[in-house]
Amino acid sequence: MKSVQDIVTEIQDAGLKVTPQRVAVIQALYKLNHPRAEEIYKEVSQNIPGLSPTTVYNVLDALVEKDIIKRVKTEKGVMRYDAVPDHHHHMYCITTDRVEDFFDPELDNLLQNYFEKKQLKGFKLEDIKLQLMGKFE
Amino acid sequence: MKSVQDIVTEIQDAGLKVTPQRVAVIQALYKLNHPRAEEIYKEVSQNIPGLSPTTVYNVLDALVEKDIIKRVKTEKGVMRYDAVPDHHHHMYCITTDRVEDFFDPELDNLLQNYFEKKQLKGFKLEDIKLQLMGKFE
DNA sequence: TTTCAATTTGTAATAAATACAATTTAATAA
DNA sequence: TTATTAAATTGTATTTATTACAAATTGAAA
Ligand SMILES: [Mn+2]
Ligand SMILES: [Mn+2]
Ligand SMILES: [Zn+2]
Ligand SMILES: [Zn+2]
Repeated sequence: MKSVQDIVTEIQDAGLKVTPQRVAVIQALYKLNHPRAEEIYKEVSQNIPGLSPTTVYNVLDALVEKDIIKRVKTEKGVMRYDAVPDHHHHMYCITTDRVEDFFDPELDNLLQNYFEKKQLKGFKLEDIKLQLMGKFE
Repeated sequence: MKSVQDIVTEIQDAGLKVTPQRVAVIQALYKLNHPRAEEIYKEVSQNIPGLSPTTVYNVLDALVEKDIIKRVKTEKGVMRYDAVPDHHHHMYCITTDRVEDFFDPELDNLLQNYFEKKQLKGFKLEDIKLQLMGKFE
């Protein structure tokens, strides 16, 4: 969990204005697990009555743009968001829509070595993300 | 490319009725590259005037259900479809929305071995998909 | 051929996301 | 502190992707 001061500094460093809406969206992202925009809206609305859904989308776009948060791919055609911008992978539950973070530097090394040898013709590889599909028990 | 007869057999084997719409959707999927439903609709409409967009969605859902085709995750909140149901990975272009197939049994082996040793607590891993992010040249 | 469940169609409805003009506000400087 | 202003938020309308559902049609079995 990040302190409010850390969040404020993060927003400032990105050259964005620090607004209650932005701080609250980031806090909601930490509280919720890879939520959709609408879930964030519901959560943040409790602290900021009168919040506009449009603002949530605006804030999320701005934070993604500045690499403070990330988008997460899902099977369904709905966007989800990730409080963790650092490189990591995801475990997807096949039956529910649960998504969990997966950090593994050893695996990252393995993959990096593999793709250094193996040349992908016509494609400049910049990042590898794993989707671990399965079931949480 | 698959012959019409192969497609017909595939649909029959799945226990579905063989309709011109279903055959044409599968053909369109082979012709187009990981298209959206709307692109498939436009393509198939040329051969089947009066085609309903709803039918395209219905057909795609039925084919996914029967594992004849697959859905593809994308950054954007739009579903895309894949003619290839067999296990493979994807190269995503960061700048355009291009997606290309990536088959690599050697890598699959490497990953399988890695995850056989490494235990994921509380998660039963069933499939690993790589998202290779980069740029086509 | 006849039958009928499965499929397609057409229309309406929903959900997620975006456009945009008016209002408000955070940050800066006087 | 107050004034200034570009940036951000809000509210409303709109778009886009998808789904719901009832009526019409049709593929395949009898
Ligand atoms: Mn957006
Ligand atoms: Mn669908
Ligand atoms: Zn994550
Ligand atoms: Zn593919």
